[in-house]
Amino acid sequence: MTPDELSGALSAALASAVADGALALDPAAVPASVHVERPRQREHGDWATNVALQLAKRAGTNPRALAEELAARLRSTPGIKQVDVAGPGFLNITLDAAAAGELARTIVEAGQEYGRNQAEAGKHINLEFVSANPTGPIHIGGVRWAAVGDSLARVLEASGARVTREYYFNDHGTQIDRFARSLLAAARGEAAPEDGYGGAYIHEIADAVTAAAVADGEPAPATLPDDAAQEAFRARGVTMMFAEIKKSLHDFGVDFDVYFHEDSLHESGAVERAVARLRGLGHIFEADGATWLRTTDFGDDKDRVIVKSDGNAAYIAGDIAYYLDKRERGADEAIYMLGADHHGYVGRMMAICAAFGDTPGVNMQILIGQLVNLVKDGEPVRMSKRAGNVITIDDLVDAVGVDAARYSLARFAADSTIDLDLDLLTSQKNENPVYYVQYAHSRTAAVDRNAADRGVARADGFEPSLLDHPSEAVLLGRLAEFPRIVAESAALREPHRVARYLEALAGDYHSWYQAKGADGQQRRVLPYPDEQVTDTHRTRLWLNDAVRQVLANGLDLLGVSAPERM
RNA sequence: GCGCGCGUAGUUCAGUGGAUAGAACGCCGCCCUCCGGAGGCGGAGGUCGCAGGUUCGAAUCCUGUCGCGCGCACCA
Repeated sequence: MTPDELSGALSAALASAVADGALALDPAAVPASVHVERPRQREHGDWATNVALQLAKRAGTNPRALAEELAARLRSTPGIKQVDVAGPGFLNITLDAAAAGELARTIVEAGQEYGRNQAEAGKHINLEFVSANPTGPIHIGGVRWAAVGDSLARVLEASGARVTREYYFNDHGTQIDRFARSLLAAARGEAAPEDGYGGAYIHEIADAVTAAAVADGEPAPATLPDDAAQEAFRARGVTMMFAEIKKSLHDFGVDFDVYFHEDSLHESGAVERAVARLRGLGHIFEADGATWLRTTDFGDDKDRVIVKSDGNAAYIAGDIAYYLDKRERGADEAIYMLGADHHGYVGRMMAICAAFGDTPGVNMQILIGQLVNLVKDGEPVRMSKRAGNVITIDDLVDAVGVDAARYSLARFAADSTIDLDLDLLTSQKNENPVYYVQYAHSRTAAVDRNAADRGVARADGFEPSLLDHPSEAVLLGRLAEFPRIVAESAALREPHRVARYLEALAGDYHSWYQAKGADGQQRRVLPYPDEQVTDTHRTRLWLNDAVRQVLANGLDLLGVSAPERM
């Protein structure tokens, strides 16, 4: 019996109590689905619900009386072994071992589909994340959003949404000019410009630009007049930086469906069209020689200049055109993942959304993620290119590998600042919980290998009532939660919940694997070499394989591998 | 000054109104004569920053307050 089925049984019990007058409740107040949860305390049964506490007042009765009424009706439900009323009016429900154990087969047969749900079905979601400026490699902050964003995309897809992963390259404007001037300065052996970029990568790219130009039969860019030289470094340097960023992300297991160039919005006339649209809607005005968007009509702190008095588009003009473009490409919801250092943009972005007649918070959703603090010897470390302690995506992958890097960044709630210990990254990598989860998976795989050797096959030897050990009730309950964990992760846009769930599941599996029976003997999945193969072995193998499947499905949602051996 | 986020075990962090607040790491004990010890079992360790409020019930919601971070451009 799954939580959904149990929830349905509870709804039915409520409905029947209302129907025969045992419960004076407006039928409209009967919830379509009753929330059941796993109690913290094992003694509180397999599942619990507080529905009686929530409905008692409206039914004009007290919670315990209502709970007793429901309990009486629930006890006759097939698959339910025991129903208790506890505390102020909780219903604690224990399932028959057979009814609970049936889940093992359900999961094995569902395979990769187990956990998929329809919570976000029918939505086309545009998910923009990372979007780091193409003026340098992606550093630790961007890596966090790469891990979290890609995982969120996977979780949304598993919940039925169509997702477009999108990366916005800010390749228009003064910072790109600074980047180009920095390349030029490096090529000429000059110091980096005051407002420019330093770092070894600048020299590497400058050299690469020069080599590429020469290979194409052009003069070395540094020898050209300043303007032409800068343009030569800009054109090739930005392209090279794009390529490097894309490669780093690809190596990290993150590929975007769309790499969108801000520059294209200006060159295609998309900005003008978007401004014209807003002008038609009456939200544009001219003042002080500039063109403004009246964002204060939609809750922003102040109105925003979109075309500066010098005739150049302000940065926000690109955002306006870009949002419109996403919507015109079919996105129902545009999700933006921004770092905390950009949270000040939320007001104006939402105002843009509203100005187009859309609904902020629905058509546009902004997730603010906190920054990563680097710590060494317990002291915070400021990342600075000058100090040479910039942690890039490649550094991280080189140090701990993709799995550990992705997992360790994706297992935290995005709105919590995290402290990353630099020494831990390079030395004690086994502290990463990813190994705990992966080890559990490889252990299930080892059991499968040994099962084949011992001649134990699942076949039809599945007798769920044999899964009657306390550790099996715990494990089955955990497995049953997976689909809802995925759906919640999608709905709340919090993929870290998947990682936390997997850690708990791995723990339950390890406990089950080493559990002792009532006789004090080690319980085993497989028989000893000279022992007869029974349905107990086959049934436990079903459970082992169900765990294996859920661990694999969950790790996939995090973009982390599920190794068969470690 | 205004705005946003965050204060939970020694440390790093979970906990979308429920029962005795959890995990990992670290610390102290146990557990390998056959399925993987990268594991299991047990123990020590907490005024959930503080003060009010809402209610059957608050780490969670509201208000205030303290601390930390970030942001408040015709920069991008």
